[in-house]
Amino acid sequence: MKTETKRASQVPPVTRNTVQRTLVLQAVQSLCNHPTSADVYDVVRSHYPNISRATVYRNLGVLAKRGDVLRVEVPNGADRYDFHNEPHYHVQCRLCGNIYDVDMPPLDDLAQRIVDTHGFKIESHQIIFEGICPSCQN
Amino acid sequence: MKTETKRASQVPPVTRNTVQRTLVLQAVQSLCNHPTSADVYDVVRSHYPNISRATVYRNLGVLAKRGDVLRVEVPNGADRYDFHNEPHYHVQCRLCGNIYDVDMPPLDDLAQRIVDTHGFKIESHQIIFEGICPSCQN
DNA sequence: GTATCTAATGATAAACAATCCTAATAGACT
DNA sequence: AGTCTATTAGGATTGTTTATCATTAGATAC
Repeated sequence: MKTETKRASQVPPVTRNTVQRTLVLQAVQSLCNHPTSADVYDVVRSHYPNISRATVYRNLGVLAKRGDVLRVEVPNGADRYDFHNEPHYHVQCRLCGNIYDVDMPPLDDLAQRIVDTHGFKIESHQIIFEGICPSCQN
Repeated sequence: MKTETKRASQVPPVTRNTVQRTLVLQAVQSLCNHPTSADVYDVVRSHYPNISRATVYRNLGVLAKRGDVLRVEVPNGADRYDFHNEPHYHVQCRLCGNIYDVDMPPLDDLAQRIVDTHGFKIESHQIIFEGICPSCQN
């Protein structure tokens, strides 16, 4: 009989805790206002100068998939990351482009208001408000 | 006295009707399912082979600003354009990435539900649902 | 119709975000 | 300590969009 492989084919791979991944997570948590990957890269590099851009991107993706950080994909610009990981909505300033959290309870029943889903299986939604932030109103 | 210039400095420039701009608009109107700029470029080029990519981008921007087409900026991919120009929401398939219109009346009072706007002037919002389209459910 | 003004074009370069590639490395297990 | 393989660094590459600039061609006035 053939020797059993250590891991059945369906089992997901072990995710390892590398120093780079830990530093990326800490960087997102230390930056409170929705940093871009470039912001995260800059912070991590100040502690670990040889880290690669690709590693930062890869780990932001892994952490977002895990649920450790929230990835916010905004119009017209780089993705933002948020240590705040329960679902919430965002507002973007039309002038400076900055992103802020919106103080509004999530609309859990929103998908049920769709009149005809045309067979779509709706799983989630995001809302992005657009406006002008207080400091750009001058 | 200094000769008056033909146009006072605040008057917006005349927008000209070029054949290229007309073709771009017609292409968006002929493509019903949220074409990307690349889709539009392909269609226009079949009628007008020497058009530049830059001209297509430029005109999609002009037409969107005019309100003749709607620009839909979606996560993870190129902007989409829509001949349908009254506000509505969209749903994106998580697997194939295609965009479809959502059959739901717009939530005009949504911004009023924000508990604390922190001084933000909210002007508009967009909602993007995510799910799996009928053909990807197999 | 002709002249004038300047918005718009075509072609290319550049900016920007994000992913791919490959040999080498280093966590997580025995 | 040894094995396995997920992960890394670094650079190349892709994809989308904008910037630049000399040239062209709408719009308007004459």
